[in-house]
Amino acid sequence: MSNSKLYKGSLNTIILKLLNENDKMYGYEITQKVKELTKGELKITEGALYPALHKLEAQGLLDVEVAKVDNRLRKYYKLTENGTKETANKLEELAEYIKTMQTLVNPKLA
Amino acid sequence: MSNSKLYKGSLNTIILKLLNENDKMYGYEITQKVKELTKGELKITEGALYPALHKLEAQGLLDVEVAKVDNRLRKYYKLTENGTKETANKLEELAEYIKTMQTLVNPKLA
DNA sequence: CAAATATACATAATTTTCTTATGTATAAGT
DNA sequence: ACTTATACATAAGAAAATTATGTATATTTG
Repeated sequence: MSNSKLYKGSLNTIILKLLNENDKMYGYEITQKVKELTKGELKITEGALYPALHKLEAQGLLDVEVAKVDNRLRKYYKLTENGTKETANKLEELAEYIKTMQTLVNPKLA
Repeated sequence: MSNSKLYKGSLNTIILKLLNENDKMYGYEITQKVKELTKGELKITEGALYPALHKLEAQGLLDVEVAKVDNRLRKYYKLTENGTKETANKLEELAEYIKTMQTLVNPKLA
């Protein structure tokens, strides 16, 4: 992620959530989707994305399937069963994090 | 921060916001306040807090004042003028981050 | 009254997670 | 022809935590 002053630790949640919605996606597609959804506000860098995908795969949360399109390589990732469970956990964590930050930062609304 | 699976990068925002509300606080007090406000959900570790305070001071965002209470040392921190400005920036950033994450993770609500 | 817990600071080693820089290769636009 | 887009990858370095220690005093508890 770059140009955004964001918070470390949210990349995995983003990846998992997108795969939960879109069944299967490849890396470059994820970067474009995030750019599109956030209207350019959030740009996922390749240096962050690819290692993250590899790690999620190594953890058994993603399956990979290689394809060749227009003579170019694509690696399609999809959630495993554990990946789907972990997605739910991560989303729960994010919701709690946001709630916690709001109690700290805007106690009147909490 | 620990026991919370939170997102790195939010500690400075928390510190600045608390000092914005409470005029002056010392390190240990901050850890207790956060624990109290979040009902134990968020625990700021000393290993994270003290270096963060030193860095904010070095950046000119905090002033420090040493006191001795009950024969024990306390270092009271308070916002400088720049610190107050930076607090507003950090809170704005946090609000934007939360909004961005919600568009990604819950597009229906965004 | 001894031991454990709380208060209050600090730093070093390590880990996690990112940015920045670089590299390879093909396809499409100008 | 040259630049931009597509598509992957990794290495070096920075930032921000965690975990593990260390020092010292005060208070609570068995």
